[in-house]
Amino acid sequence: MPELPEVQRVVDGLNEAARGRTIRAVQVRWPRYVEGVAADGLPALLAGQTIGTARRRGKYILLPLEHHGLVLHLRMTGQIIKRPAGDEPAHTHVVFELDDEERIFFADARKFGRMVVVPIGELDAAEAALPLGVEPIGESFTPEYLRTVCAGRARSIKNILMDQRLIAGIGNIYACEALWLAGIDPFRSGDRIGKKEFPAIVRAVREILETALAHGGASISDYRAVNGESGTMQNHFIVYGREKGTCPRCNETIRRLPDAGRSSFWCPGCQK
DNA sequence: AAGTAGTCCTGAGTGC
DNA sequence: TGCACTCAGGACTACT
Repeated sequence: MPELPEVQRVVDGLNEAARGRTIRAVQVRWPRYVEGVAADGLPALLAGQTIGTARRRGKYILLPLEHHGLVLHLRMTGQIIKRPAGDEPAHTHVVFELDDEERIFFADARKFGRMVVVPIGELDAAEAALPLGVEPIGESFTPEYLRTVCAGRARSIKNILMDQRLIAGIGNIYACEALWLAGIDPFRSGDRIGKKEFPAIVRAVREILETALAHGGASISDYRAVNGESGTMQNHFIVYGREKGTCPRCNETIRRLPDAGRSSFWCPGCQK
């Protein structure tokens, strides 16, 4: 499930593989993947357009073309892969044929992902309208900000970290890992986080995301970079997916419990 | 108004 | 081995 580091790598991969290329033809295999314009009109609409510079906002990918802009979300199992024509990934929903004889495949096994198409003049407005909070690796994500959004909230700190309207880009994996790093119990409610604990949480979130960016993201489930390579961050997880494993900090056994529908992994020994 | 349930999907996991 | 069943999970909508 791609989170901020994985989405960033897809954006970097798109810019390496597709920027400046021209879309020769478009195929739509699963029309509901496309929103904003009629899917059957997409080939005629996008053919001939040159691909601009992709950027990321939260877990969204914004891809400007000449006359239209794409707002993409990979959700859980989405992939954007560049390959030769004959090497098509499973569950491909949209194909861009490029002028270098390769293709960009937009694939998604669970069909949760979407490609929203807007006129290029509306792309910035569409981005601004995304219901997203601050970027967790940006200047705005400060201990003071986190303290403000936690104040008076009975929801768990982990749930708050994962709320895209408050902080954009953190999912289940990095919320679990960041809270382990900070030594904070993921089930503790936001309004019971002490003033001195916010800097540690903010520091941990930044550290875990920056480490993941440096490792090219984590490849679990279906995540791949645009060039098909895997990230290696999954090899550095301490708690996520490590139920019944041993905490390297205190030797307690890692546990898993659902919180608001999502599996929380944490160490009861040293996360208080 | 904040929080919960339902929805979309299908591969993977479980039980028999 | 295989079938039937359950479930995860990001973000959105519809309730309470």
